[in-house]
Amino acid sequence: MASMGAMTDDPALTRSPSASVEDYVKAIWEVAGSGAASTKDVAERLSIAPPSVTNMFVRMQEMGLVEYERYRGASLTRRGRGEALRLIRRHRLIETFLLEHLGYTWREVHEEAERLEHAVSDGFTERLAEFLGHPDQDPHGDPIPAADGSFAPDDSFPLGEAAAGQRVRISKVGDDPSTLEYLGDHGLVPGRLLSVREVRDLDGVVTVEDEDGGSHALGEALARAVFVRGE
Amino acid sequence: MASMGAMTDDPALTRSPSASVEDYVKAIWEVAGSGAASTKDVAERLSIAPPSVTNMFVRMQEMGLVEYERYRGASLTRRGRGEALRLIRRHRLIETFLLEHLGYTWREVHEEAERLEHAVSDGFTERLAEFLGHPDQDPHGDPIPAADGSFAPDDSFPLGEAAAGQRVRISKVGDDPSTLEYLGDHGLVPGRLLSVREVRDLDGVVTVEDEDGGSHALGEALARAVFVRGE
DNA sequence: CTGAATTATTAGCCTAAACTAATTTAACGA
DNA sequence: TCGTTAAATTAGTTTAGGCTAATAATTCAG
Repeated sequence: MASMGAMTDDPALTRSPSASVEDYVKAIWEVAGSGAASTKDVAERLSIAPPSVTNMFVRMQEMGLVEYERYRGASLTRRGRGEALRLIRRHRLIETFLLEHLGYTWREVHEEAERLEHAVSDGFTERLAEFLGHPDQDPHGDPIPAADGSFAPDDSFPLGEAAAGQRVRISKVGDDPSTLEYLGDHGLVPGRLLSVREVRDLDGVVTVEDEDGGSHALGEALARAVFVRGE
Repeated sequence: MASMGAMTDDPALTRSPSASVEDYVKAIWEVAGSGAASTKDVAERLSIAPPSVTNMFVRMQEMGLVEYERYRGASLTRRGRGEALRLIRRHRLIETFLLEHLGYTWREVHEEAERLEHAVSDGFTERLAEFLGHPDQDPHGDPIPAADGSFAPDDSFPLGEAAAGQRVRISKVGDDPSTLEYLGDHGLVPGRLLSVREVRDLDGVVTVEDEDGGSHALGEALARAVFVRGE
């Protein structure tokens, strides 16, 4: 009496995604954008065994979040992409709040935001956006997707790919703790303006001068970890 | 080689409690304080079937959070009590933030805090406390346990138990939505100062006068839902 | 175009935390 | 004290989301 045949109200499609599913959606987005993410890449990013990922891909397809074909990876559907952007919006707004109002340091912020992003409602998110003055970038300089799902793609690139003479602004730095610590100690933090003095092809060392006239020579590894945007 | 016998590092004791376990701890505290909570009471408070509760009691005993005896209920251990108070501290600080800084209404606050309290770290909690100026009461007037676990017990009581002539302040109101709505519409919100005009034994109707001289007659059900503290 | 090496999948198992149905214990009134 | 009722427990099942070991598909180098 209650169910009148195979209409389109599959229970798997309706329920809002669990924290795990959200993590997968975000990982697929980060690893492959609008393309297809491989089992391996997602498994690595989430530190989860590959078979668990295969398994989840199947379930996420049933939920309508991805298009999945065996041995071919999973790509986000329109709905999946929407979920990913909503999650990234939450994450970046939360990070902004933690850094600007609660005195978090760069090191501590990520882990906390990673947990909170699964717990806040859309209502919370929009009020927090209001509280923060509707920022369109987080303190890393990464764009914050709008509430309607639109967002400006990230136009930053690794410092190693800059050209000599260019003036750039640091937008974010790789989140490996020791890298972060070194860069922090030397004042190379997001928002900082740099002039690129030399990019040496031979060994990949990039020499930059900061706003205070200080000079820094960064090896290949560091030049790959510092992301900048043209000024 | 790795495990050298039955020493005291049981894995069940170490891992930090899941959101479910936290809910149980809090429920036991709310239902029974330092006494023993019955299966039924906890089941009702959490809207969970009784057998699930029995099951959880056993596991929580293994975790060292409760003392449990079959057919006799569960009471919190020192550690369990500590967890409960930490959770309540988080909850009340979060509510304070939502109400005072994000523009939440009384109606919306509870649900959001209920989810967030499981997601925030101790570090977040203490920074939030700092941000809020280390309040020792939430906007309901309920005491906020200190970070070290000490706290002033709640000395509020239902309006129905007040005496005629007494001056009292509303500390909290029952969280049934329709009750909340009615009381809100009539300005009977936490913080409000009242003079008790009459407490009629016959039918339990309590008549009060508010700060603006308005008079309200509250029946038994409402008088039980409004908690006050002597002024 | 064939055979490693890489990647993915299947099969089977585990845990936390819920459920229902059936049974047992406790408690209380006559 | 006995029997009825209310409460609690046991037994067995379910679902989400992990895991390992074994197998299969794909890809790439020669």
